[in-house]
Amino acid sequence: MRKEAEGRKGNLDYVRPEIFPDENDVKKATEQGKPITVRFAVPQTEQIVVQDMVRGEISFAAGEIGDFIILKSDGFPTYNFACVVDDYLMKITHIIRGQEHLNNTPGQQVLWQTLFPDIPLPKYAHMSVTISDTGGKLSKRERPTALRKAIKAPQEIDLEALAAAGDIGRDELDSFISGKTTPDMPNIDAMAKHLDVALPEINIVDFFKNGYLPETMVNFLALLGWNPGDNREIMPVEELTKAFDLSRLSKSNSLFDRQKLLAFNTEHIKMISAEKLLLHFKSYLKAIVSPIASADDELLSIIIKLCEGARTLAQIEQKSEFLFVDNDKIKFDDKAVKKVLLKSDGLAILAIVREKLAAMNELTEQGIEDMLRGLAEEKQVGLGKIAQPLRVAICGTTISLPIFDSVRLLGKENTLKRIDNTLKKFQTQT
RNA sequence: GGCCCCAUCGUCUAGGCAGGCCUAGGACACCGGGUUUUCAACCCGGCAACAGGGGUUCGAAUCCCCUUGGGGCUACCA
Repeated sequence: MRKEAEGRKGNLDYVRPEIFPDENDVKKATEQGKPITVRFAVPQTEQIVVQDMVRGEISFAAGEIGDFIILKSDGFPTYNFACVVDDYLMKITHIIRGQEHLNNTPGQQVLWQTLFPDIPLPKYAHMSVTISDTGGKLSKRERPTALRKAIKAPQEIDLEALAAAGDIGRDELDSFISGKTTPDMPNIDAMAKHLDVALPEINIVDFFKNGYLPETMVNFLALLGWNPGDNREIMPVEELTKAFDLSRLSKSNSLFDRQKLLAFNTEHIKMISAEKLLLHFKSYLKAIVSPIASADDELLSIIIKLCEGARTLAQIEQKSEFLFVDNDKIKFDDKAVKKVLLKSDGLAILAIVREKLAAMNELTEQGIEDMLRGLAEEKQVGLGKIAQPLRVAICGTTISLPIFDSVRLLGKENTLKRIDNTLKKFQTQT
């Protein structure tokens, strides 16, 4: 390792001086106010061979690795220097990291060998990189990029309102749209929400907020670039830990497949214990600030149970949110209204259902089922024809908990009130 | 541009290092059918790959070379 004072303009390729600067040169440079950096003199006459646990021998030609800076002019060490010292201090035995670090390795290795000649080199393992479906490696920049694309899509967007929603200035928004700058993630998220566009999940919190289980993520991520060698895929974490083995890391890059992730999540929701699922669901509700968060454990457990087969916690939330909304605050989904209420005799059937429900003393699942099935038979139609108008009336959408349970949980009074509201609201539109 | 890594169904991958057991296995997706009160879930069936070209060998998905393709790195950032 030698010190050297670097010339003022360092934009040219660095050429090692014939004679290394000494203390005097440093002093002189300092007095003249010149910035000083320290470089590591990398041996230039022989090739550097790195032993990698997944890729085997990787060689770099002699002279390929230049003298890199280890101490910046501000006095701080660079990453490549600091991490070698760190690894030594922490007695690191295995360095397992992404392939993007492969090219840092020869430099770090030589540094280690010079600094700590008596300490064996850590073992290196460079894992494959996970590629996003948009091309490059999975990067947090994808979210702003996706948002920008959505803004640029051919449609009318109130930019003033958008800037306000994102809590940024209009000029800041313009700068973002033109690709010059990028606002912070919370602002990005707020704008995405305002425009109702889904940004790709990148950070682990993104997945969490979209209803994925931690167990799912661990399992899925583990299987990217690794596999147990048999046909097992969906595994509890303990099993995964037992099966894991560095020697089975694969060399080729993998693509992050969100559909498969969804399938994994579906399986894990089925697999984990009811207690764990309840805990996950509760923290999910808190994180997205759902009105359902106010429900007690008993009710939440019932809801979860009714959502057997759900793919994400978000689906469970969506299906049961209607139970926690005021009767007159139901948001009606246009498509649902058109399809089941306004088309054919949806409203007429709803009116009949209302009377039959009103006539019932007590709402039990069995009672509701018998009533609806009886009506379907009487009318010579499928149960769907009867159930769907009712569903839309009380939920605003065609997607909810099973209808009998929905009605029972909502209660007679609320159900009737919602039916009345619905009839009043849409009767004029037929 | 330079350097490095990689290459089996659309996707994740098994098999490759120890060539014949591979008419290439599984999973997701997709397509058909069933079940069904919505969305899911579930059941049955189906489609689908060794990037191309040269070698080596009795024999290659498996070993070697080239081409092509993909990815990474290329900061006084970490």
